[in-house]
Amino acid sequence: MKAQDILARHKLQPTAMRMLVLSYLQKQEKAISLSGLYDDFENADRTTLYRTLKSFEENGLVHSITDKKGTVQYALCHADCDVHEHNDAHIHFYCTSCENTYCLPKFNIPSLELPKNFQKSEVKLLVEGVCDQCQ
Amino acid sequence: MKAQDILARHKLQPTAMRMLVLSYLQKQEKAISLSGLYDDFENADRTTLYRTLKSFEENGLVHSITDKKGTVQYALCHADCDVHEHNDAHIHFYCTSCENTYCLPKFNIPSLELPKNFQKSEVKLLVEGVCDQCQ
DNA sequence: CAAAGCCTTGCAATGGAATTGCATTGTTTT
DNA sequence: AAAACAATGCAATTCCATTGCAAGGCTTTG
Ligand SMILES: [Mn+2]
Ligand SMILES: [Mn+2]
Ligand SMILES: [Zn+2]
Ligand SMILES: [Zn+2]
Repeated sequence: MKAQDILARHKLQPTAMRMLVLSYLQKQEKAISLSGLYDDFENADRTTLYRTLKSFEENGLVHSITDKKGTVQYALCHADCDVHEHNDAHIHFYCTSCENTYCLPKFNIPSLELPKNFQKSEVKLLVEGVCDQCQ
Repeated sequence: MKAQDILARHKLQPTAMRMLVLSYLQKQEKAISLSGLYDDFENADRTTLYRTLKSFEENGLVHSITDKKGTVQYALCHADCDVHEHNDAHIHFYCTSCENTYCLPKFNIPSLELPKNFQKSEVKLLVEGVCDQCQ
């Protein structure tokens, strides 16, 4: 599916910057931080990139995970996620060697028990360790 | 067990500040950030509190979790944790209403599968939602 | 006990990232 | 075409984490 259609489906205007960032994200194997994105888009304004990621997240196009260093890392959501329903409750992996954060879309978070009267709305799970590349 | 003994067991000199912070943490029901600690210790230096928490964490006396806002929250570890072995791999809960982070020491993180050749060293799981108090 | 060495503290400065305000420019609606 | 709305660029701010360095304490050793 084309970037333009994906944006439309998520109720986002297909601006040049959004198209670029979206296709950039589609090519990524790992999650990316705002600073990482900024490094790869040298001529772009940092705030615009910031707001691009924010609007993507608010509209259910990307999800985020905070890595061990406290940096927020963004990655494209599963195709059928939207604002109201996320279908990508998967494990994330932070490699302490290469310092990359990876989505593991095939490894879902197991179901959890919670104490009585605690209402769950979202679960984030980060495994730290060493990735296959860095072994 | 007395604060002094706990510090000794974790190879930390029992300074006045460490004793105070430790007994403060023992009274907490929720995890606490550096800023939260600083608010409650107005006459103390922020850097000293920072390093107190860091040394506690390095010596396995507290563990930390980054909440939804990206703030690091600290809480005392289970009594038998130490630098090399943590026995408190429990779920943490962030309430979006009161914005507190709670340890759920009775709710352990389920065992996880990982892709081939990924080496796990630590797992952090944060559930977001509404706590029992805020229902 | 006294000297030397190591650890802890306080204060100032720096670093890094997230967030906001505001004026400008582009897009959509009427 | 005008009005309303949304996105962008730039500057400034806020917030929190982290470091350098000198001063003060505690521990070890001769
Ligand atoms: Mn992911
Ligand atoms: Mn905990
Ligand atoms: Zn790696
Ligand atoms: Zn609550």
